[in-house]
This record gives sequence, C-alpha cells and structure tokens, in this order.
Amino acid sequence: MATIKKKSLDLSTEQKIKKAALKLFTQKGFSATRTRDISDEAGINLALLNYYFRSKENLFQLVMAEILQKFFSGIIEIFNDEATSLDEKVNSFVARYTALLKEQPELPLFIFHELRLHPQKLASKIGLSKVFNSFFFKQLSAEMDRKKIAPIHPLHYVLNMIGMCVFPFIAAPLLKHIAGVDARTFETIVDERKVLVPKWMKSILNTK
Amino acid sequence: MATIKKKSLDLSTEQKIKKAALKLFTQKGFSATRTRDISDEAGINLALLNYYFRSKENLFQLVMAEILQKFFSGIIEIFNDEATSLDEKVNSFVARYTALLKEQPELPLFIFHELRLHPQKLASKIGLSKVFNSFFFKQLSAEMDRKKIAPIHPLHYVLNMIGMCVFPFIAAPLLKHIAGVDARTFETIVDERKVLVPKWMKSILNTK
DNA sequence: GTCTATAAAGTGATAGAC
DNA sequence: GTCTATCACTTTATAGAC
Repeated sequence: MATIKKKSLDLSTEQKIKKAALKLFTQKGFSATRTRDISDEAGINLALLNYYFRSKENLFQLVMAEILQKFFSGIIEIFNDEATSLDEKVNSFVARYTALLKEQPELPLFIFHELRLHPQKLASKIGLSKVFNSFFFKQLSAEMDRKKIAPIHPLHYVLNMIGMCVFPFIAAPLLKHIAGVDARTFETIVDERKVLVPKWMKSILNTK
Repeated sequence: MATIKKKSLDLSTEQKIKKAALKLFTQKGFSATRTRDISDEAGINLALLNYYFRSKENLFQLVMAEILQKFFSGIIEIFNDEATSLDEKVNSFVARYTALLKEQPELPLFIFHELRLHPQKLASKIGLSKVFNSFFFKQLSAEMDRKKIAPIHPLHYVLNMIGMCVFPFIAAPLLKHIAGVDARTFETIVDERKVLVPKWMKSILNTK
C-alpha cells in the first residue's frame, strides 16, 4: 500500500488542470474557453493555473500537442505497416478511428477549427510528411495498376476514407439537434459504418 | 444615371458592416472575432456597429441566419424536386455545393463549429424537418428495393454524399499547411470530385 | 503549493459633440 | 449618420501573505 496507482479522484493539481483544459478546449475551442472555466472545472484556484503553466496559451500548446499526437500517430503507424494488405489497413484505420471518436467525438471539429486559425503554429506538431510516400500509397498505386480502371489521385481515396469515418462526428450536432436523430440511432449508424466503410472503399476502387 | 446599381465600392455603411462581419465570423468564429476587427475591416467607426446592429450578438444572429438559409435551402430544394431522378439529384447536389464551397470554403467548418456551441439557438433558423420524408428519401428507398442488395439506412447515403463534398474543405487547412498540398492541386481534386462523387454514390448503392 | 487581492489589458457598448 | 471619448465589465496574469 506504500505506492498506489493514481485514481481519477486523486490526480495531482497539474493533472487536474490539464484534464479540465482538455475537456473545455475541445468542447468550446481556445477563444471561447476562459481560464476561470478551466480552474473551476478542475476544482482549483485560478492562480494555480498560471503557477503551473505560466499562461493560457502555454497550457493550450501542451494540451494541443498531446491531442495532435494522439490523433495523427495512428495514421502514420497504420499507413507504414509493411506487413498488412491494403484492405487490412483500411479495416484497421476505420476500427481504430471509430473507437477513438466514440470516446472523444468533439476531437475532429476542434482540431480542424484550431488548425484553420493557427495553421503555422500547429504545423510543427504534426509529422505528416511521411504520409504521401507511405507504404499505403504504394499499395494503393499498385492496386489501381492491377485493376483495369482509370486511376484516381490517391488523395481522393484518403479523403473518402477519413471523411467517411470523421464526417458523422462533425455533423453530429446538426443530426442530433436539427435533423432530430436521437443518440441511439446515431450510435447504430456509427457502428454499422465500421463494416460498411471498408466495403464502400473497395467498391470505390472498382468504380470506372 | 439617376439611379445606379450599387457597386462593391460604394456599399451603404450597414452593408459594409454586414459584409465585414460575414467575412470575419466565418474565418474566426464568433468568440475570436472582436467588434473592433469588424469595424476596421468595414472601414468604419466602432460606434456605428452598435448604432446599426445594437450588439455583436444581434449582428451575428443576422449574418448567421443568412448563411444558414443560403447553405441549407439548396438541400431542401433539390431533395423535394419530384421532377428529377435520384441520379440527377445527386448530380445537382454535388455541382451546386462544390460551386458554393469554392466561393466560400470556410462555411462548413464555421457552421458546424457554431452549431456545436449553440445548437438550440440556431436550430430555429434551419428547417430540416422535411428532409427525412423528402421525395429524395422515397426515391432512395425505392432504388434500394429494386436492387437485390441489403438496404442501408438512408442516413448513410446522405452522410456519404454530403461528406464527400464537404470534407475536403474541412480538411483543407490540414492538407495545405501540414500535408503540403498546394492550392493548385487542391482545386484540381475538388473539380475532379464533381464527376467522381456521383459515380461513387452509384457504386455505393450497388455494394453488397 | 495554495490562497486572496489586485494590477493590466482587452472588449462590448454608450453618451454626447458635430 | 458619424465621430471621439469614455464607461463598465471581463479576462489574463501576477504580487504577496500564508
């Protein structure tokens, strides 16, 4: 009992602040989030936020770095795996990102929103240079060669795959609050897509 | 020469403010936009903003109403046209929204972002109740009946169609500033999709 | 490390002259 | 209608006691 693992109830002050910041930044974005909101959410004093992180901006950068790392590392990893087929990569991608997004549904809207406001500042935190000459792209080219159909720019394929996984979560507020889709139906849809998206991606490769 | 049409250079003060507000709100969102930014952009005095629109909030509501109307009226219109086939509707939708988004690429990210923050406040401004029993949905059901394949929830189909058009513009900051896709390539991709998306939508209907 | 109090700057809005 | 000046309030950040 000398050293016990940290429970969610007894986080360090620093961790409490980061957790609260993660939640509020992703929900409301950088500009709409007040440092007081964060300190309240964390259940600590406002001054402690600056004691630990110096500034709101600095706290944001730290949280953002973790989020971007978490969000994009999966793509690199899957795309560069030389042991898996194209189909397997699509399956992995869809399964992994659907799971991630069910856990943190606000992530895509948050990331793309902030990315638009500060593209330069965040660019250094994302290593995506390896994507375009990844093993995935080679496999994709080979597959299009093998078929008799007219090849498409690989970007089309990636946009479709990512978009099909991510867009439902971007459109979720619209679906739920305006189109009247209930939470139950939304979850069913998302789950069905884990099977459907890979099928559609195959049929896209066969479209002439 | 007595009455001449308004040129973009001699807009009324009220119009100048609305134009500036539209630009800045869509670029940065409500929270990150300062009323001073708007007055500067419009080339007028800050006090005039409140003289004409009473408050930032009020100006936002007005601008937002126009944006939402512009963005969603097209869907209703196309979906309820009983004179066109399913394929024609998809073609119309893709052509119309691609053109709209090439003109105002920030629209989707802005709309979905604000929609998430104030779903209730904006819900009344969007009439989407008619979508789910639209003629489009009836045609879609009929088409899936006619084919021998297992039918999918119509929401899958709509999410794919809208997502395939809209997602490239949501991902644009990522593509341009992080993945290194130049503006020229991006435009080519978007233009190619005007032809490709309808094809893919057909093949999705044939996927078993 | 944590708190209270407060400084310093930003931001929406208005009064009042022209 | 348009401007300058300014108010009232919010928000980030820090100083200093404990």
